[in-house]
Amino acid sequence: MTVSRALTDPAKVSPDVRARVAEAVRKVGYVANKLAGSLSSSRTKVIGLVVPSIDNSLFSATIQGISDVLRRHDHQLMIASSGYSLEAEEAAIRAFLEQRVAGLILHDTTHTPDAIRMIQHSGVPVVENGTLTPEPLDMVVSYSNEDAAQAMTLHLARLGYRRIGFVSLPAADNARSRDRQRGYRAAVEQAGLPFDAGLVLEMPPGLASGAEALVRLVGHDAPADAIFFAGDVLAMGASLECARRGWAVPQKVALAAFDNFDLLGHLVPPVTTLRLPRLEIGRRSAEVLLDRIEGRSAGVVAVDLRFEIIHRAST
Amino acid sequence: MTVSRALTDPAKVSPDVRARVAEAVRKVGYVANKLAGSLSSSRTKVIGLVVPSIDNSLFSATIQGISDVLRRHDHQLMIASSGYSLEAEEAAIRAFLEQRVAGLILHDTTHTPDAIRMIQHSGVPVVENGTLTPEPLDMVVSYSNEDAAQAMTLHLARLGYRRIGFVSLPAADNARSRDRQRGYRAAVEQAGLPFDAGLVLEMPPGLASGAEALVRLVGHDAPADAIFFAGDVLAMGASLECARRGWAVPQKVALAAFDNFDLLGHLVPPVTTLRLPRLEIGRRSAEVLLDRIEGRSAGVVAVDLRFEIIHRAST
DNA sequence: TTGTAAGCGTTATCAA
DNA sequence: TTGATAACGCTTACAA
Repeated sequence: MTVSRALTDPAKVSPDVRARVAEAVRKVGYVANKLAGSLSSSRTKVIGLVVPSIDNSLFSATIQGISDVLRRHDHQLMIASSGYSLEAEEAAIRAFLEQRVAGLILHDTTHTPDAIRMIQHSGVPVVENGTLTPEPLDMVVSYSNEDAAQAMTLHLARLGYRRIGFVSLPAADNARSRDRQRGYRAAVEQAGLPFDAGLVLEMPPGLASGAEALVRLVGHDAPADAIFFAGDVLAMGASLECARRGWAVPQKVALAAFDNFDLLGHLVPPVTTLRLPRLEIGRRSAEVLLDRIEGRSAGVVAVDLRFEIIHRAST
Repeated sequence: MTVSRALTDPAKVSPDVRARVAEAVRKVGYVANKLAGSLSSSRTKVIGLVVPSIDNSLFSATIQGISDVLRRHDHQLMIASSGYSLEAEEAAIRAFLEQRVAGLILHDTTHTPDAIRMIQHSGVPVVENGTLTPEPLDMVVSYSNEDAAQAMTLHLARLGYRRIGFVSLPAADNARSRDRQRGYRAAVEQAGLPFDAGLVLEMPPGLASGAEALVRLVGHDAPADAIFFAGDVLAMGASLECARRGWAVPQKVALAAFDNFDLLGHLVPPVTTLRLPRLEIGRRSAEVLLDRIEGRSAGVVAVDLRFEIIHRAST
């Protein structure tokens, strides 16, 4: 017991004991067993995170933010990637609960019924990230996908573009894409433009995909004069395709992107985009989670982070 | 005990018991406590990974590979990012050992003496990734940075370039960069070219950095006719700078990169580069670690993964 | 300030 | 096939 005190709260122990313990620790190479500690105290300093994929710079910025904050607060991060499968997410959540994580961060707001049941039954605090859902499991940290898409579309309309194309990832199983489509439609209406379903496309992720969408929308009988790529690296693919074909941007077609990849600013011409708080989402998620865990807050928390339009030469 | 058996090895228990346990589990929402299990058995299914940064697509591909394999083998992944600090790495390793991880994966081969001592004292199996070090802590999985740099430099020499510039990240605290420099020098010698220190540059990471290096090496009194960018996104920055300045690639200067970012293939012109086994490093690391943990192998393991030159229009 | 006793929820071991 | 007992290495609660 004295050793335990000397290690966890040295102030509670005499200088003599403190020194002797330190010496002994050094000598035998003692490494505390947190498993035993956690079992006894029923507290852990491990946070579980589930993301669809790790190898995606959009997620990895958020993960970095989480990791930074946890490190400062002496907590560990467990990561599972679900590969965009809800069943895999559920399995990861179960594994995390079995490890008695102190909190969970989930990348999206859609989960299996069993996952929801387990989480609620466990009482573990949770932060969801995907979008500002009206029915959070517990806490939410995100920006508004709808507002962001609306803002960018309006931006294009104000610049005088009348036939604004919109390309997103498939919306069927993606709340983000749905929100962005909603924002686009709201802006089109608000700007007094006619809605043309022929200007709206859903594409799989990837550079090639963006190039294809570009060609389809500009090769259109009534071509788009601007295209807003609301996802992944689609805009980058389109910009590179314009360079390859010698299409002048923004004269032939203006291009706007959704996410602030470094590279967009270095393309020729640099591409207008949104600055989204990716890193900040991670940081704030970890912060509100730790606040809750350490009893500094209670009840529902919803953090609406700000985005920003970066206007560049492509529009 | 019967419940424990029914849960961990259902075959060892009668069908009746199995059913009753399953029913009870369902009814009370029982979630096994792995902390207790691990304390008792002194086995865990958690692997600790230390990387310098998570928000870097080079690392994240490897992390994805690790994560994929661990998931298939029902293990969990704990990640710590060290921010390129050896002290932070040591702290992360200590935290992992306190959690009694079953194995460690370290991104580099340089560690503090205390970190090395702790690891060896713990007896936990370790995989190191950075480069094929002659003195591994335990197991190593990597490709040869030296061979890869040498191969690319020779490739350029064979194409007829005589003044081949070489740009890498600062080598002082980076074994990878040192190995790559060595490979470059070996190739220059092998090709019978004179070594010119004015053609060798060390730059910090980043797009802007690559652009600057380009200008310095081509603005040179005796300009480079080809540049091999052996790190980060330097080559991308240089390619984009050429586009901005209207410099013809490869006529004015040929460009080669080290890492197979998707984007390099989509630039104008597409950039010659190396295909490095990033994902594979992650996969194999996890595999050799699990082999060791599960007793399928013993002794030192060194896995030398293959790389490949992707020849494109930039050279 | 230090020490004693019990208990956290499992698994290992041995017995029935 | 099932069950009883001890032990894993800590923390909590209380006593000295």
